[in-house]
Amino acid sequence: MSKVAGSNLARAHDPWRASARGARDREHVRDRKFVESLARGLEVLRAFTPNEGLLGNQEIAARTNLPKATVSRLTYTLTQLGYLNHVGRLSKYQLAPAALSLGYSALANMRIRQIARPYMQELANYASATVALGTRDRQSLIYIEHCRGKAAPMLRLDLGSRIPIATTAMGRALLAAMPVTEREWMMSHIQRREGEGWPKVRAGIERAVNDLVTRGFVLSLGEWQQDIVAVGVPLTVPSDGSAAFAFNCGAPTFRLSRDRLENDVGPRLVNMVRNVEAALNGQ
Amino acid sequence: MSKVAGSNLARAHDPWRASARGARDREHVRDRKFVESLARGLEVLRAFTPNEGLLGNQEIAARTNLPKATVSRLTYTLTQLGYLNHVGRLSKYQLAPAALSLGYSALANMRIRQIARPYMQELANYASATVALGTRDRQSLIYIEHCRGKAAPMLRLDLGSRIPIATTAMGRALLAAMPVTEREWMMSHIQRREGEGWPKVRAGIERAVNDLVTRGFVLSLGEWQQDIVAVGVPLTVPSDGSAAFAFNCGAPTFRLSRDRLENDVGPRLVNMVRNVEAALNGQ
DNA sequence: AGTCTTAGTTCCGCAGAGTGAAACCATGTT
DNA sequence: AACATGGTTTCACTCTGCGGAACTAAGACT
Repeated sequence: MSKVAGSNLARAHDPWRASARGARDREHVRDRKFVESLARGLEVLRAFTPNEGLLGNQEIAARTNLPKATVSRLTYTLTQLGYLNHVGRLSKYQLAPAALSLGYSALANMRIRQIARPYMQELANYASATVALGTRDRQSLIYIEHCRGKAAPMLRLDLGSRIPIATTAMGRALLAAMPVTEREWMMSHIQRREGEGWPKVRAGIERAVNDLVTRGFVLSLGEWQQDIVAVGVPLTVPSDGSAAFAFNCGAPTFRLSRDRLENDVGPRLVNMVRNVEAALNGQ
Repeated sequence: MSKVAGSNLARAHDPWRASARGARDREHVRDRKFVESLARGLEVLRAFTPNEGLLGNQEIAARTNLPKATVSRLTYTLTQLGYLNHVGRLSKYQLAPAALSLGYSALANMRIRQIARPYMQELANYASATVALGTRDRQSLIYIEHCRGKAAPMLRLDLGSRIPIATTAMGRALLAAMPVTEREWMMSHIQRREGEGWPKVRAGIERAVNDLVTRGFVLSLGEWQQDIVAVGVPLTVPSDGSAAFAFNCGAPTFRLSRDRLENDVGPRLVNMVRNVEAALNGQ
C-alpha cells in the first residue's frame, strides 16, 4: 500500500491510505477537498520512470495498486490528452510530449535558477568541478540546474534527474537544514528503505547535521558513488516556506583532494550560497 | 470554450465540449471511459506556461473556464501531490518539481533521441549550425533533442520548449508529411489563430508540401524569426503510428547562405534522416 | 474607523461520474 | 483446442465530485 505513493511529508495527506474507494475505510475522515481520480491519474504517470519507460496496463495496475479497469480508463484518458502514447501496435504506453512540456514550464519559472547560474558557473570553473542545484520531490532530489567546470565533463546528470537524499552531499544538506520533526519523518522513511545499511547511512546524516552547524557545509565522500566526492550547502527561501533548495559541488576523487574539498571548495560553496541568497532577496 | 483546450486531432475527444458536468449537455454522448476530473486537473497544470508561471486560483479559473470552487479543489490536490507549490505567503501557485520529474522521465524514454544524437551532432558540426529534433503536441512543436555546432551558440532553445508549427522549418516538415485530412484539420486551426497573416502562412505551407516531394526537405527563410534560416525534414516511425518527428537544421542568415542551405545542408539533412531511420529499424 | 473590492475557501444537497468485480475479447502459446 | 495473458466493456451501485451561494480574509479607498 504505502509502497505506491510516498505521502508528502508532515502536512501531507497520503492519498492511498486516505481512500482507495473500495477499501472500506474505517477511521479515516475523507478529505472533501482532495480529488481522488486526479491523484490516481497522476500516479499512473508517475509509474513511468526513466528506466521503466514502457508499461502495459497490467504493469501499471501492479505498480499503482489500482484495479485493471480503472487503469484502463485512466490510460485512455491520458492518451487522449497527449500525456501518454500508445506504442508498438497494441498495449504498452509511454510518456508523451505533453508531459515533457510541463517539465519545461516548471523549469522556466524557477527564478532561483537564473539567479544562481552565474555564481554556479564561476565556482564550477574555479574548482574544475560540477556545481548543481536541486530540490526535493517526495523521497528524492531533483536536479534543477547544473554547471560543469571547464575540465570536468565527468558525471553527466541532466536536469530533472533524481538522486537519493540520504547519501549525497546535496541531500544531506537539505536534511541537515530541515526542522527536526520533518527530518525525523524523512529519516524514518529512509530507514525503511535502507534496511541493514541504515546504521551507516544514519551516521552520515548525523555527521552532516553536525558539519552544517560547525562548518556551514556537509560532505559526501564516496558514499553515494564510489570515487565521487562532494560538498553540499542548503538554501532556504524565507518568503516561500515550502521551497527548500540545496547546492552541491563535486568531482571525481582523483581530481579533488579531500583537503582542498574541505578547506577550499567547501567554504567557497558556502560563500557562493550566501551570495545567491543576497541576490534573491535583493531583487 | 475551445480557447481552453485544443482537442487532440482527429481521433480526439475534445474534453471540454464533451461534458462540463454542469452544462446540461444536449446532443453529446458521454464517453464513459474518459475521466473528466483527471482531464481538468491536467488542464490546470497546463495553464502554467513558461511566461505565465505564477497563477492564482482566479486566473486559473479564467484560463480553464472552470468554476472557482472546482479550481480550488484541484489546486489543493495538485499541491498535496507536489505538482504545484504555494508561493509567496498566500495565493498564487507555481509548477513544482514533480512536474519536472515527469518531463525527465518522458525524455529519458524516447529511444529516437539516443539514436539520432550522434548523427545530429555530426551535421551540426559540419554545417556550423544547430540541428534539432522535435515532435508535435497539440498545436505546437516541442524540442526533444538538439545539438549545436562548434561555432554556433546563437539561438538557445532548451529541450521541452515550444515553437510554432506553421512558420518553422520543423513544423512545416511535419505538416507536409501528414495525411491530407490531418493536415487540413491542423491548417484550419492555424488559420483561425493567424487571422489576417493567414494567406502568407498558407503559401509557406503549400510551398513546403511541394518542396518535400520534389526535394525531400522544406524551408523556412526568416519566416519564423527574422534572420534565421532553416531546412526541415520529417521522420515517421512506421511501427508507432502516432509518433511523428521532424528535424531541422538552422542558423543565422549571415552564417548560412541560401545557396548552401538549399544545395548542401538541405540534402545532407535528408541524408541524415535516412540514416537515422535505418538505425531505428536496424535494432 | 467603516465600506468596497477582490480572491480564496467552505457548505451542502444532488446527480451522475467513476468505480471495480466479473464477464468478455483478442492474441499468442503449448 | 485448450490455455494463458492482457486489455476492454458491462453494469448496477454508491460515494465522489460538483458548483451555486454563502462565508471569510485581506487590501484599498473615503
